[in-house]
Amino acid sequence: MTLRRPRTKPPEERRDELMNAAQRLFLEQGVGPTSIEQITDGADVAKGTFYLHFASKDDVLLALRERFIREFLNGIKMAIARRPDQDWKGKLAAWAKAGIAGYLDAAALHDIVFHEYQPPSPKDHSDNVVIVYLAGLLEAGAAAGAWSVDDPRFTATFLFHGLHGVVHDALAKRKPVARSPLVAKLQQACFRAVGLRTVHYN
Amino acid sequence: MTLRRPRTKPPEERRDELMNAAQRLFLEQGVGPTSIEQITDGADVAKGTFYLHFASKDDVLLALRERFIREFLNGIKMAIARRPDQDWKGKLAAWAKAGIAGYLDAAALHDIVFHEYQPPSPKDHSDNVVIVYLAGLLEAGAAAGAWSVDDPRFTATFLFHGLHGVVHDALAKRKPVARSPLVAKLQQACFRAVGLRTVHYN
Amino acid sequence: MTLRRPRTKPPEERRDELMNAAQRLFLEQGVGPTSIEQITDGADVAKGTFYLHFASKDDVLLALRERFIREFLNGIKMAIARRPDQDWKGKLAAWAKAGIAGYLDAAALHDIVFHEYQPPSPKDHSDNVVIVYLAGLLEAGAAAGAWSVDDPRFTATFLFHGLHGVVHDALAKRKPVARSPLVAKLQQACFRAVGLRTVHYN
Amino acid sequence: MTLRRPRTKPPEERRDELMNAAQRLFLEQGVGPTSIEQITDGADVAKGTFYLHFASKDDVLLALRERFIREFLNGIKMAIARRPDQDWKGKLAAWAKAGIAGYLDAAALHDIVFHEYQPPSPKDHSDNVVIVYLAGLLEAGAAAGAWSVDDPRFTATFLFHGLHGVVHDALAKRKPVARSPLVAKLQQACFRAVGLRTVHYN
DNA sequence: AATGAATGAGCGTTCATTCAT
DNA sequence: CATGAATGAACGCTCATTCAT
Repeated sequence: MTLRRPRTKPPEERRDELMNAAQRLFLEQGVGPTSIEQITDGADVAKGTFYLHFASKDDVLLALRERFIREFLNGIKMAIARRPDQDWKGKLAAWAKAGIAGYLDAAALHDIVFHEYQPPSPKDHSDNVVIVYLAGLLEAGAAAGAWSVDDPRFTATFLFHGLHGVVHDALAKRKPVARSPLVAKLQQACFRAVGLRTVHYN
Repeated sequence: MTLRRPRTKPPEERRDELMNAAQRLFLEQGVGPTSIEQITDGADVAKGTFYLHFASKDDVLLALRERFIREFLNGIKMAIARRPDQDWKGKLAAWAKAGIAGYLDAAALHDIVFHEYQPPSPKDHSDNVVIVYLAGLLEAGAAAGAWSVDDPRFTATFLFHGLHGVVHDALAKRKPVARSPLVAKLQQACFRAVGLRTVHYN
Repeated sequence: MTLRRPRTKPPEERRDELMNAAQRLFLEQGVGPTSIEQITDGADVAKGTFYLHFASKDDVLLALRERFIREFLNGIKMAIARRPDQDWKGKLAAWAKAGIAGYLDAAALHDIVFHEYQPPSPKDHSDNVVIVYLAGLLEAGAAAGAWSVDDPRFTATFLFHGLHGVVHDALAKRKPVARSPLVAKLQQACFRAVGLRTVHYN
Repeated sequence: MTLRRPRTKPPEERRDELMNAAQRLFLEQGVGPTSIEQITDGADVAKGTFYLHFASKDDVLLALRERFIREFLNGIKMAIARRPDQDWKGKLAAWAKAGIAGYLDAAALHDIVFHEYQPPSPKDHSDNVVIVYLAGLLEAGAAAGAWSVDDPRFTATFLFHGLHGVVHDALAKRKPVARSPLVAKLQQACFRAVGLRTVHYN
């Protein structure tokens, strides 16, 4: 006569709950130290249920990576799409702002999802889609004469990791992060990186 | 009657051999998958001997991290020291060059040593000494009027991670890395980041 | 909208399909390694359906054993029934021939069904009906003065296991088994075992 | 202050204790149902210790099989060696007697060790050494004119399995087994199988 | 009668760590 | 200092079985 939730849920939902539990635990304790059982406890299902949705621990990690990238890139794309077509500087600024936003919400997740556990096949040095996207933006702006960039891929990589680093550093201080000065500084850095004068901008 | 090396060695030496074996294995297979026994096998000692020199697996990792930072920072300091006292731009260029050199030799090690296994206490967000050192350089140069940097810590973090990212990206492509174009681009990026005109420089 | 076979079948039929699938899998991989799910997949039904027809894995095994014995004994009985009533030697020869036929078709099954998984209750040393039947034949022949057998049960057991052994040995060599020399040798062995002169016989 | 046995023992001894515990448990419950932990509990060591001596559960089973065969064959060889060189009938009788003795002590073990768990490589249909040995004896006796055997391998196989069967049957009845009538009957069966008159013999 | 998502006990195996020698 | 046998907690994963639909 115990209270019984319906035992079966749509697979999507179960899968999501498991991913969410895994993500939370990975963030709290790291991937290695998190056991499957903790994940299933966190999702309020039995241990075996995990294996109805994922083949292994690495498999959830993969799913989390894909979800993270999808959402992060999406945030950036949408922010940029809001700018008028020829406003290159605005687009770059939007990139910086959306990138910081994406990371502030998910910096630790980024680490987990990108650093722990090697790719299953070592040739999976598939390009980081976020970098590729930014390189495209930089190249288009350069072609339009909006700025000067010799090697868009290099600069995109540089900016991407610079962004990552400064957000991390901000978070590591464990004070609440003041977001807008951070955005402003990063935008300045982006402008400088593409050879623009750096009057502050929003 | 078997040939017997002396069974005891100075502790320093044993410790180093263990660290070297651990470093090699961590690079080859990652930290998690490496067992203590593999490390002691690699150092040609018995399993128990490990615990005469390190308290735990995390403890070697810590020691490796410290050694890595010491050597990396040392390389940068020496390169910079070779520049005349007031040649700020040259110092920044030297930083970029030495940083790339340090990473190209040790990028994978850097990852291992910085990313795997969380700090034992989460407050160990002790400052990255490499960043602190660069921030000092940036601040001094700004004070001397050599360039303009609003927030040296921010810029140092940005540059440090940008450096890290582009070296990684270069290595990930698994072609032999052409070092000097990489150095040139990074130097340009550094100059732009501090607001300098970017004529190429070595 | 998918094409749908009728989902319900007469229980007999479903049960048989499950038994057949189980038998095939047990033979291919052994009992232990075969999962219920493989059985239900093989029978093209859902996992739970298994438990509508059998109480457990051991339960199918029991059913397979019973089916095997029934069919095996039946083959022997029919072969013997074809001999004239007083042709004892012919009956014994028929026993040997039918026994070999029965085993060559089902030697592996015999093993599975007799050796794997102990009887649920250890007192289930219920008599092997094949042996009991043969003992009856031996006794009747002895009473009729056709041959001499001191202990029919002993001799029947001996012949039964001897038969089993030589068929196995023949199969284990993994060449196609030449059936008729095997039959001839076994018949000779049977005749000798009951004290008959051993002129070959078919 | 708990009573402490010496923690280390000669590896031979530990290995034997583990094998003995495994054998006892395999006999009591079968191989599959016996867990490693039960084995180590039985040998009074920790679970991990098992893996210092055996690579897996199958590995102990293999070791038990080898030990069983070694001891069984040895018993037969020694019994036969006690007979004068030309006493073929005596040798065959000795085979029967020693075989029964060997099985009565170890019939169940024989099953475990020969039937459960397939050989690791399926081509390991390496000949049963006991059968090969008996076939040699039969052939030698036939060559010496002591008896008539058309196919020594066949007859050896037949006798070996016949022996196995009657011992099993005797044990299955779960009354104390009267050994000497069994021996006498088996000897008679052996004599008949090689075409000898069957006067009882010891 | 039939389904298949969910359960959870159980197992083989690994490995960091201890400690008697 | 050094050894390596021994420990035992912990983990990933499997799978027989249940039960709401």
